[in-house]
Amino acid sequence: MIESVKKACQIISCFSNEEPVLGIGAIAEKLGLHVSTAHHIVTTLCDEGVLMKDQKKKYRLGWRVLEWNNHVMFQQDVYEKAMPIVKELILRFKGTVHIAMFDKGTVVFVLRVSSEESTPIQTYIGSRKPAYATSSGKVLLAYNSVYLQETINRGLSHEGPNTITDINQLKKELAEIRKKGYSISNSENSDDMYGVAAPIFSYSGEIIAAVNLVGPPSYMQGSNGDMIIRSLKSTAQSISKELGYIEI
Amino acid sequence: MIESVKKACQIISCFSNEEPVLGIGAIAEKLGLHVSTAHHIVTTLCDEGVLMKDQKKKYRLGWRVLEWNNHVMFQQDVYEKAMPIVKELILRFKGTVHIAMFDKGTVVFVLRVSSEESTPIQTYIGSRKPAYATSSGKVLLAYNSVYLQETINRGLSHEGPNTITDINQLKKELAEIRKKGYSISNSENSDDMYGVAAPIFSYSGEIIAAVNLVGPPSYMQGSNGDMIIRSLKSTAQSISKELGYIEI
DNA sequence: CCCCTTGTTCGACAATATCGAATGTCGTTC
DNA sequence: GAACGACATTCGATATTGTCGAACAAGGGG
Repeated sequence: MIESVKKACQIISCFSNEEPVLGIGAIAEKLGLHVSTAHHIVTTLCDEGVLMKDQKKKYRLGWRVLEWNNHVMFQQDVYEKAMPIVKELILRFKGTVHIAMFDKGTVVFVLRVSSEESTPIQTYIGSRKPAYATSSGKVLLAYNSVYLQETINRGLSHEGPNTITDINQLKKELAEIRKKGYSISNSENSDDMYGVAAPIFSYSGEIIAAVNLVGPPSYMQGSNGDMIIRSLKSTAQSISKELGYIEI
Repeated sequence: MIESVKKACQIISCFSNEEPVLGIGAIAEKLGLHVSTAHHIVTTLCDEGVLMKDQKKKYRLGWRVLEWNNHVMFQQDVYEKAMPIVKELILRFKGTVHIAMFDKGTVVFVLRVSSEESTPIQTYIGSRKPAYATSSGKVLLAYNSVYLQETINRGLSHEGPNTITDINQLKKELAEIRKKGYSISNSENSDDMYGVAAPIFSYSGEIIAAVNLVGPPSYMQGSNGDMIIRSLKSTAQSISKELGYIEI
């Protein structure tokens, strides 16, 4: 593990929507680094265009981050290919669409699209939830046994009215998900929220992410449910296809 | 300058739309690093979520890049606030909208939105052009004398039919741009392309970027021109306002 | 099943990041 | 307008840490 690289990553992560502009002192303090050390790393990051310094000697994220973002797989696919379907879904069901990935035992939300009138949900890009308590998480667990093992090792706790806390019951549900090709969650991580998720596969057939739609149960159950599931599965498949995955 | 941080940035930049998935060997070779060194850095980046390793031991960009991207100032503002106007403009004039920043003597395009039927333009996110030969570049030069000096030091060369190659003429045009609040470029960097650009200011009143619209001259000159300029200036102003800039 | 390619680990050396302090620069207050 | 204070930046010495070469492991193809 290379320390300075870790520190650099942490420095970049200091910048947020709440604090988009920071000085050296603030950065150093946040991370418990010596100002001098922080300064060296920050200068390097500026040179690379990852950060930018303004005339007031304050730093902000730079253009290079935007460039990197553009090269993340499925980022474009979502925006260019899947967006029409995604837009339709969120407008129709006043919901929110996420793309989620598995990382260090939990689910991370990496993309988020919602309509203005959608029911507010407490997720933002980079936020995490237990995998076993979300529709996206369950899809990820269903198609990757390593993820499942990591999750079991961490233990299952009660997150919402319907959270699955029994390992065998979870395994049974995951088998069901593999058979159907999608997962649902009904108030498993928070009250009164219904979610549906489908898997995104990479070129090698490995699951790398999940798309999901979350919204109020009333809109999403019943006959609408089938339509949502079909749309979501086709969205997921079209993204997978762009990543080079060939369905058997 | 911290070497390992620089190397880490270069490693991240190796990933592109053409090569979204790379092995350690490929990365090391691309950058002339020893595989062992590359491996250490890559492992660290994986640990931070900047890269991800799949079961085939291939690496790709990870979720953290998406998170960082979300914290870049004006990224959101463009997508949430300015997009309606931007969308209308590109559809109406079959053009392309960019956001550009100044970096190391040239202009870098950091965002790019175009309609499907727009005239193809050879720009992509991260691509560069001489500042004095683009509408965005000229705006950036007009409002920042440091940028201008850097540009002059590099020298002005002929890029298209109408490129400005005389420093005094350039300075005269920049004064004009400051007076009008926008810039135009007419086939200055490539044949038959007409561009209009407006400045984006940060909270401290410093110019940090420019929005521009590029398209075929036929659509954009004449009476349409005024409408485009007004829309573009208001787009730029609304982004500036979100960044905390208060107009005098 | 074996070979060959590719990724991963190991250990010693030397480069280099770190720390503390001193210097510089800006903005603010009296 | 001058002096203060807060902050960024530079400097230099030490020891940490990244680098390199080579040996090891794993995985895929013949």
